[in-house]
Amino acid sequence: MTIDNQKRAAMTQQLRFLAQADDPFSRHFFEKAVFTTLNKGQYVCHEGSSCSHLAIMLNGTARVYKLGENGKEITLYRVDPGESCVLTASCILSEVPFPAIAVCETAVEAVVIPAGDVQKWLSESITWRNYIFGLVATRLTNIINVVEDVAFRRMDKRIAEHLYKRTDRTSHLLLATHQEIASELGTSREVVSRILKEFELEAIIRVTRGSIELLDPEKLDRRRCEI
Amino acid sequence: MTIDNQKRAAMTQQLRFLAQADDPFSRHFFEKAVFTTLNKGQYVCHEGSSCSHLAIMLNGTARVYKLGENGKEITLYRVDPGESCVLTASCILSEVPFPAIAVCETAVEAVVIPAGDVQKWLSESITWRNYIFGLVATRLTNIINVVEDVAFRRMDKRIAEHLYKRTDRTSHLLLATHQEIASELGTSREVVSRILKEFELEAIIRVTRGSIELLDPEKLDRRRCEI
DNA sequence: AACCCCTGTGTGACTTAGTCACAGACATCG
DNA sequence: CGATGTCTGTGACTAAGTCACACAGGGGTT
Repeated sequence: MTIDNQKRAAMTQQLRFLAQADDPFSRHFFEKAVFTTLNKGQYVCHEGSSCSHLAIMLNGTARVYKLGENGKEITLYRVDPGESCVLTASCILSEVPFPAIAVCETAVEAVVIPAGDVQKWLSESITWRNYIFGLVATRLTNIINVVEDVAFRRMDKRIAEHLYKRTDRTSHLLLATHQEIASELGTSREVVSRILKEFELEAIIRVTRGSIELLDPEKLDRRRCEI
Repeated sequence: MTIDNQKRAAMTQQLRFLAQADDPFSRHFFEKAVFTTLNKGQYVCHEGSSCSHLAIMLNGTARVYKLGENGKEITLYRVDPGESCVLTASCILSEVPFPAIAVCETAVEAVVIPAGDVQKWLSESITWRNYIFGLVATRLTNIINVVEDVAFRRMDKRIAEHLYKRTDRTSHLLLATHQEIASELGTSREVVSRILKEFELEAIIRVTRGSIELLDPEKLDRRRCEI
């Protein structure tokens, strides 16, 4: 899909590395970038697939997760607007197969860059280089934090953390099943159910089918931070 | 420390990306590279430190691990000869603080490159770019495998795997305390002791103070692979 | 309404893993 | 030899994960 002026303005807004309009890189970028939309639930990368394009998110979010042999899942990170799936990026650049699964959590708008140009621009543009390496470093840090979480923190703290981060600030609601939360954290549904019940008894939340209402954010915050 | 011809030959041997002698990059590399040695047990990067240099390993190994609040550790990956600490690399390039700890497991010989040149060569040399991105991709994959391990696999399988991988092939010995194995896998010493005892009862290994003798590699392999 | 069906949740019993406290066992060095 | 520090073993307990199954809520359908 070609990129009209309206989309172009929106993208310049969204992608900070395009801000320097004088940079010839921006011109190259718009020459090669292709606008795409994806539906909610659509898979972007499969485990072990090699990547021929780099997608940069404009709107929506994607979840990158690892699937265990027993069918359990754990979220590694999310790709939010302005970001990109660096796993893809580094797989492009080194031709290592992609070690996880990426799926759209919402409807998604993105621009897609062919692998060759991703490579080429690295040698031509410091802006692009900084963008890519910034992503790599933050992802590495993300994933290392996941390791730390899984290896060292207790389940109730991790669930508290998750509720704290992902509950809607205005409605105080989190729309998610216990199974979804379990898949987020790499545990099992029963464990989530039990701990949520605990929190409910402490009057921190109210649990209903498919949604959780946050009653006492402060108490949750305390629960989350204690060791 | 300057690099004499002998070292230079050894390095060309060790670092595959220097193999193309006609590449002007090799010349730049030897102009800027500084040879260093480090002692066993010496710390290379501290948590949260920013990195001003990239070290490339010539001889020896370093262990990169995460330290939990409760004092437990878990190994993220090792840096072996020819490799480099990409965490360092990506922290250099994006100025994100280093989120883990690196320590020399043996005496180490390495070459050190100033951050500025690491950057500069990325735009100049495709060889260098491929080297760096190859490292990034394999590390990401490494760490994701650690996540998978910790989140989904049972402790006895993980310990079996560890013994299998790190026991000396000729002596059939692994010189390590239970505490060291625990720190490797992010668990506690008692758990390791108990599972090793199990393996000993199954006549797979023989446990002595500070070392483990592998008696039945096949049985261990089976143990490791079952779900 | 009464029914069915699907998805989501609750629960008890059991296994595995992690924690805590403390007892021994071994090695080395004066 | 005893003293000391490191390494390992053990029991009792808590936390987390597994398994089997019961039950609840909320559409549709008849």
